[in-house]
Amino acid sequence: MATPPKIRRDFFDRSVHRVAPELIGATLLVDGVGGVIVEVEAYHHTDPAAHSYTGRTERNAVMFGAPGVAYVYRSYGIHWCLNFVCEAEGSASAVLIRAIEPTAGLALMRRRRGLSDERALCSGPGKLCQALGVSIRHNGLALDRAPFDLRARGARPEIVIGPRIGITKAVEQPWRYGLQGSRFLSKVFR
DNA sequence: TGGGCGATTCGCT
DNA sequence: GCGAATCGCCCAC
Repeated sequence: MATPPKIRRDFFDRSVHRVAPELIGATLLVDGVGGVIVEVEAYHHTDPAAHSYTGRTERNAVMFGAPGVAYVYRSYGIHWCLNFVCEAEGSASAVLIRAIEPTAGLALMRRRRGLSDERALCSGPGKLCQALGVSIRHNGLALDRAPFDLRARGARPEIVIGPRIGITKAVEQPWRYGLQGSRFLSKVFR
């Protein structure tokens, strides 16, 4: 089977709500470790739930920069979360990567996560960062070159849509996208 | 400068 | 289902 084409940087020069569903089914590797993206959430500058909503700070500065790069932040003082910056310079919108179906580097992911259950390796934003070795080191790095390897989805997948998770503002906005029927989602879509 | 809180996860009940 | 872990961010004081 041929390797799917690399996702180019201009893929991200569009509305976060167009980019997010197209990331479902794409393959994300970090230093050769990762799998198929099965769950994402969209966050736009004008969205009260977005980190960029109240303006630029040191933490979210990358969101305000060029699209096509990684925005990584620490969550609850413990976990890392990985986002892809979208739209245009200053737009400050991003897609949060929430879950991955592990396909490459399973042994290393199991070691990093300290567990063997494949379904639990990358079924959450903090989990997948631990499994893929993503940290603040990756903040601001371009997604179209090493250590990232991002490949386009194949055939258009069946996508489920629902409200986002773990937020307190704009909770009803249906900006969570998932791969229909995937066993690797962070939570079931209701 | 201090304190409340979070785009989470895990273990225990 | 619930609460602890854990700490940087951010705004009110």
